[in-house]
Amino acid sequence: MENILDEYQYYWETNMFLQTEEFDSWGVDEAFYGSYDSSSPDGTPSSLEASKNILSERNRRKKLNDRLLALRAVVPNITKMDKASIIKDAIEYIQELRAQEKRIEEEISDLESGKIKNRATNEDDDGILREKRTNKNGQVPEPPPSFPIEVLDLRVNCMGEKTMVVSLTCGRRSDTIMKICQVIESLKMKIITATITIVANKLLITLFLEEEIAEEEEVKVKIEAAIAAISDPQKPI
Amino acid sequence: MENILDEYQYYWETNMFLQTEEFDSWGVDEAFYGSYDSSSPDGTPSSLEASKNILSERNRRKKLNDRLLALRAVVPNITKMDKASIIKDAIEYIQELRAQEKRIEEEISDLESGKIKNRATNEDDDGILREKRTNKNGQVPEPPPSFPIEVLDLRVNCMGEKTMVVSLTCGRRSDTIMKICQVIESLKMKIITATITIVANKLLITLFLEEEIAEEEEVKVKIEAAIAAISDPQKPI
DNA sequence: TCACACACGTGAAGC
DNA sequence: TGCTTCACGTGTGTG
Repeated sequence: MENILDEYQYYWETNMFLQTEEFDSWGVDEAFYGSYDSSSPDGTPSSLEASKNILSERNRRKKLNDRLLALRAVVPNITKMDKASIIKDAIEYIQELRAQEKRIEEEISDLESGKIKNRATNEDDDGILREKRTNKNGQVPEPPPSFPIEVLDLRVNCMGEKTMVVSLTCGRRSDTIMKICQVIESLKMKIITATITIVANKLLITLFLEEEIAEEEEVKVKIEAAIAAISDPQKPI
Repeated sequence: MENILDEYQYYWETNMFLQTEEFDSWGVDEAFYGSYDSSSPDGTPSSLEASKNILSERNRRKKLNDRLLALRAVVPNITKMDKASIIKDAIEYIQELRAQEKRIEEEISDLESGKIKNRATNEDDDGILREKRTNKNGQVPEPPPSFPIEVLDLRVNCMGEKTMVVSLTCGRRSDTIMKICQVIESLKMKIITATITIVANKLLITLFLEEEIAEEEEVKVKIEAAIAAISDPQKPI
């Protein structure tokens, strides 16, 4: 019943033109197979079952074709319209994307491990993943419930050569975790692990990081600055 | 003659990885068909033509299935083995890869140019919560506002009476932590601690929770459902 | 003519 | 149990 119909209702339009659109035939014929209404008490439901099966199968094919069409839509350069070619191009595109991503990640890793001093005293930048606060359109869907980060404890300790461990305890608000993540990202440090533990109404954050400067107090000040920058959304820039 | 027999090899090494070689193998039946020879001289060449057509069609299906299999092999998080699901996951993965590439490129551009003041290029924000306007890229009608959670591992174990520990590993995307937090909140369970560890490009989540039902599989299914609900925005609840 | 690509209906297998 | 997915053979249309 409706279950079948609305279950896979994910049609996004995908009109796109595929060149005169022949052989479509997935224009829903829908109920030209007159045998509906069930109520065949004569122990032979074959007609009804068959028609249901046909409909189901038709629906399945349509779904698969739509997905394939959608796949074609996201792959930039499709050579041919074949189903097999679409999948082939998609595979190549994925591999290409992944290789590029890998290359770029290496580059970024080189770049940020190479020169960190650039950011050491630069607190004005608050994080890469920090946009979306732009309310240039009048609609403000979100009355900012942003609480500042309530720092209860912050300690920085050296461990060995260049490794430092940061322990931070703060109160738990609705968006504190997100803010903490932004703080972590904005640190621009080489972070080995970042652990966030949620317990009761507190957050315990533990960072293991590798830092050339290796000055406890300096790192602590930097973290405090980052927290202050993120914590107060009106202030940055 | 032998032309019919020799089966057309086509150079696409379908083996690749064996990766989760379960017993599924949805169609390697390889139905043998002894009836060749055709040679029906009476006015019905249908046998030869039909057999050739059958063979061709069979070959086409096999090629398409192999391609689909290869596609599944290059997509990391395959939720289901369905054909349609494979394509769906591939689409999401491609969009995710592309968005990530974009984000990383912005990051690298920020990083290598010391001045950040020109962040006013906000018409192209990568954005965590992207408004669904931005169809300036006519090629993709619907850039996804968010990416699914890439679950790499999920285990639930009982510890003692009512205490359970949940271990979850997933890929680290831009908004995965927030999604994980949403998942945790949506569980409506009595959570003792929740620990999120960020290491490399992965997230390790450990939950200690108290649950009356105390059924490992049930809790696991519930978590999977919650992840799926959060991860797939177009299918709420 | 032939080769190719497709949609269709059908029976079977799995959960 | 029914519902879903699948491979199969077949007919049709196109280049």
